Amino acid sequence: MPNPLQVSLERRDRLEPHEVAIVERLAERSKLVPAGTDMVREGESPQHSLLMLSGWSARYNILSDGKRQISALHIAGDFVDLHSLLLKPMDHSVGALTDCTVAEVPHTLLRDISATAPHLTRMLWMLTVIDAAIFRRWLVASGHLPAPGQIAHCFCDLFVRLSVVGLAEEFAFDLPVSQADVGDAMGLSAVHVNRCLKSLRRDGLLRWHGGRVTILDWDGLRALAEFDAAYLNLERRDR
Amino acid sequence: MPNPLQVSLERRDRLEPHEVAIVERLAERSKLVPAGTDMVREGESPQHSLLMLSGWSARYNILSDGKRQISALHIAGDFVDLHSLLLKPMDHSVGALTDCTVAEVPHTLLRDISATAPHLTRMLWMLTVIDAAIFRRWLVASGHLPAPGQIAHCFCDLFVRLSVVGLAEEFAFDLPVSQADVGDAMGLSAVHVNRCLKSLRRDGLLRWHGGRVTILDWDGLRALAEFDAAYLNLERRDR
DNA sequence: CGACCTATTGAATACCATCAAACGCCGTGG
DNA sequence: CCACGGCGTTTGATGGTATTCAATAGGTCG
Repeated sequence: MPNPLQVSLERRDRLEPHEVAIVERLAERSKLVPAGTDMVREGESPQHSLLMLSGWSARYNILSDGKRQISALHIAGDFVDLHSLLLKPMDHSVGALTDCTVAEVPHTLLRDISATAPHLTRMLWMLTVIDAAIFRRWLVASGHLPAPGQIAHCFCDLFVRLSVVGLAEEFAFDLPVSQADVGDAMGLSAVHVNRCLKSLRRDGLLRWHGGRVTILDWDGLRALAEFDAAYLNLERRDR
Repeated sequence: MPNPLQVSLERRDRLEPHEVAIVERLAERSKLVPAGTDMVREGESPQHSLLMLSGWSARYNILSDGKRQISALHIAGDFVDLHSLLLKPMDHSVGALTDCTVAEVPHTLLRDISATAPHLTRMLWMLTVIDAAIFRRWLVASGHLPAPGQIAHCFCDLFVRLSVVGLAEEFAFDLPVSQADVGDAMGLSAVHVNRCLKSLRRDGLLRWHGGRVTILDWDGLRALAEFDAAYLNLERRDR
């Protein structure tokens, strides 16, 4: 069974056998991070990058009033702090929202790859620019959509990304996080998230119950969110 | 006189002479983009990336209601669509807010670099992850700060970035864009931007008049914006 | 001069945060 | 078995923030 990173990469471009071998090595050293604990903290300068193999994690900053602002949600296949190879120290923390298994990939290995495997290096680089594209989209959504649209966009984004790594079924996926977590990610209060979910439910767009999201009207949800998956670059092409 | 990209890179790590030679070649083919026109458009798959040499540009998306959401402001030294080497087609446009001079860097050249100059490749990669860090910060600011704080954050960010490439003086810099442009970037109406500027002025934090910003109280502005330049990675270290 | 863009102010409205309280679910422990 | 507490969800009421519409003023350029 290929690891989720390999799935994510091969969705975007063909990998040579020697590249697959390297990708397999990346996921070798895995460890468990319990829900509620941090896998990296702001201010640290880690010597390895973390590759998500399972579970949900969030990048976040704690602000002066003690509140948490989440800037990204991460799932299996996401290389959560690949950028720590290049940027130090960390300007944010990454916390596990659920129990997670992550692989620790030494920076020395990543540096070797950048010296000897140009195409694979570009593929890893690509992962970081897709991350940036996701940030851009969230920024656009947060700037121009009213709260229900923002939340709808978040669900569209998650649904497509989960589908890529085989974690979504036909218009349904598990979402084992709280409404407050979503609020921290959208910059909304938990109360307002709840009201928006109510309106999405009332409009027959989706349901979220018992940790499971069911999308009832994909086109309606997409329209509300002005969602277009192009930014996720799911085409297979030379990179 | 070194080009602004070289300045920006050498601020973060030492460059070898052969790397400097390549960086100089990147800025060879420059052209002028008049204010108000696009240098790249959403949907295109350019065969070259654009390096800003002078002027101001903005990444933006046009939304269903016809409004423009700006996700980044770019200045000299910014490699505005370096990611188009890896991501195609463009999921947003880049427009010139003022007359700009930009260098067109063929993707073939960038690919050559990635095959033969690993350290320089990582430096270019670094530029894209710094871009992503800026997006993250804007996201955090937009999620959590009230409008005056968001605007203050934008000014702090611009001031530091302009300083890096020598375009800011002692707490002052030229900002030849309109309040409406800032509003499109912050997701605020032009009217509200104007009111916020009034309050920043009243509190003695800054003035913006005649296309020129003067920061009167840097510490106060930083505090309001919860600004910490760490995310710009201005330390010189091995990358 | 008149046209146009930008900045500025006022008034009315919509959106979202905050505070507060109740409800359901699920665990623990009496 | 049921009481209890913790956590997440749900609802109501109120106030602050930002939007929209509208109008005026300042500036630049034909």
